[in-house]
Amino acid sequence: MVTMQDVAERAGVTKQTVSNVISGRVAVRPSTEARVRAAIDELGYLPNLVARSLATGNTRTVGLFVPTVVTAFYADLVEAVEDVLEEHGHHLLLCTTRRDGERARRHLAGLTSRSVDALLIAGDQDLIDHLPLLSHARFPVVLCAWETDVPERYPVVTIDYDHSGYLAGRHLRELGHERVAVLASPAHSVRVEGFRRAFAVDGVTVPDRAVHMAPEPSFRGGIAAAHAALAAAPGTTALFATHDVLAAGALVAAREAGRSVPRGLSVVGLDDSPEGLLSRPALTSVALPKREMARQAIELLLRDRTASGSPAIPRRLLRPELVVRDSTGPAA
Amino acid sequence: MVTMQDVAERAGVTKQTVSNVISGRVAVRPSTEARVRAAIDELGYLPNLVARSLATGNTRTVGLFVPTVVTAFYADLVEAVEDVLEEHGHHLLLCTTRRDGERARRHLAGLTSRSVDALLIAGDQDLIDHLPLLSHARFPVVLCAWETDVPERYPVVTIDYDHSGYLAGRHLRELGHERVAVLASPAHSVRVEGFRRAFAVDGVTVPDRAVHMAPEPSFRGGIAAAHAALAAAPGTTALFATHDVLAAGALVAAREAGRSVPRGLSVVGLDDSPEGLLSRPALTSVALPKREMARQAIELLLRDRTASGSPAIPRRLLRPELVVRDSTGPAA
DNA sequence: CTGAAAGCGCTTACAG
DNA sequence: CTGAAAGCGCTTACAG
Repeated sequence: MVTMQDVAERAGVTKQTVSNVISGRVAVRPSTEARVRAAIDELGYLPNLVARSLATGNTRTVGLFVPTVVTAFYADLVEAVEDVLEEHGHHLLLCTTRRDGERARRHLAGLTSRSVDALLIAGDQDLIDHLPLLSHARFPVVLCAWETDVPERYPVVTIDYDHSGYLAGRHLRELGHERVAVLASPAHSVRVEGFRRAFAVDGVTVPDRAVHMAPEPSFRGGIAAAHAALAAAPGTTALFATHDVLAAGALVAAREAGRSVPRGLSVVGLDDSPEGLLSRPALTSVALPKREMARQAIELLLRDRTASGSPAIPRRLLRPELVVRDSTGPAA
Repeated sequence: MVTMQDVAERAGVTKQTVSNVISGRVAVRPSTEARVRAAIDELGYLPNLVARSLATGNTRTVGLFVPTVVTAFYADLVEAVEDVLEEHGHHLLLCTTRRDGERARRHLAGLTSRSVDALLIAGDQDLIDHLPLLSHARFPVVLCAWETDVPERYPVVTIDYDHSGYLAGRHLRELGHERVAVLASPAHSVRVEGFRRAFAVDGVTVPDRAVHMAPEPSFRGGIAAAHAALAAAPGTTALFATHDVLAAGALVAAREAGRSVPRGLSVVGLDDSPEGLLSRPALTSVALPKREMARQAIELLLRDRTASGSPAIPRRLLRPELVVRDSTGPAA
């Protein structure tokens, strides 16, 4: 493998000069530069990034933890992060925790030795107990997409999940719905709170018995929960699901139960996912600004760290947005 | 930041001894080891992975190129790769090319300087022109999930895509279908060939006019292509879509056209994706062995490279499998 | 504009 | 079982 030294000898200069032409930080006489570049091409020289990292102290790589990549939300987030990283000339080291605390711990420990310049951790309950591992980390850490129990010690860029539920609720209220049910998965309690708040504003209470749980946000879970909701309260005119896949299941359940959507039943989801677009009718949903979240989080991470005299730990909350499509309509 | 030297001083030994206790490669007297470990804990010492990489010549990181991560196929592949990597104690550097040749080129160039130990490239036409950039790479490269124009120069672990189409065709043949149409996207010509072969075996020809193209494998494209197919040949009893999302669209089109599935029309997809499971009726499909592909590809990559006296460039073809669900039935 | 020197933090033979 | 030395391939001041 050819090194900078080899190039230098070939070009009849020292390796410092080669380094100068590569980095462009120091002016080099044009004729010298030409000789060096020729030598680089002839030899097929490629700088060794590891050596450079040891000398400069940065790897131009940032780590990203996500629970999974199979889900549209996190897949989008990963690509958004990668885009912003590319603008900054950084690479992406990816770790999916797969809802496995032990696995998360191992990966966290494995990265904590400056093989990355910074670390972005997308909301994951599995990781929360292991965050103290980062106490000796030599790089900045920011948290994003954190929905509950947001740790106070780290900067956070996340979404106003409470408001996302509120938007769904307000939409249904504006359509005149009073008898509603909620399909929720356990991790989404904040969304349910927001939803309830939209009704509480008008003095309407969404009782606990109107909230039907699905163990996780799955299509099948949505079908089952919707059937349960409709059976428990046949007079229900609208359903709010804390995630689109749950809502997609609810649409199937509605059909099975002989309820037409939106005529006989309105359904609103959350996350504005491909599953919602794919449903018939297309799902009204609440979009979560993941790309904006990625941008802000990475910029926080890559911001001049020397100017670390910042007094407060940054906490940013991004606003979701209602997307009205075909699954919601006025209450009968 | 505390270094190995700091630990050594604290423990009253030299840094070589610290290195020995950390690596465990050389036996260390128990009492010495205890002192060293205590010093490590007290100081919160974390080895610098970059320095280690420079000294050892390996980064314990492998790069993976995929077109995107938003699609279930590649998302699964990424997680499968990560799983195998973890078994080997390696990290994952991820690059999505996003069907953008220029972007792919930049990333490829950026990695070619030994910031990874090995590189796995999942089929991507955007990358194919830039593969020569790898000629000076200091690490092994293998290709996977490559569907057409498989480069000869590199080891390949891929799926028998032709056979996947064949399995779909044979299934339909066995159900007695003769008048069939194909919904295909341009990248999937191999799958169409295989499908045709299953019919050709019985002397039945699937004519070009029965093949309806969708610009890409999208839900909307599937709806449009299916409508076109049904309009062009109302007597069609079965549809083969080269991807499940196309087939999911076809299911919607069938409903819109008043054709019941599978009674009045059979539909078979390919890829055994979540979209297919989510469809009503659940889609008959052909599963592609992505996890097995990931395993074999990574093991090829990480295999003892010193034993590189292997004569032939490895080429492995994995077998897909038919998954019969509810969208196919006997021809009327 | 170019060269000599020191150093980044480890690991790897090699002596003792 | 432990220590002294050299080296991995760069970059960064610092002289000239």
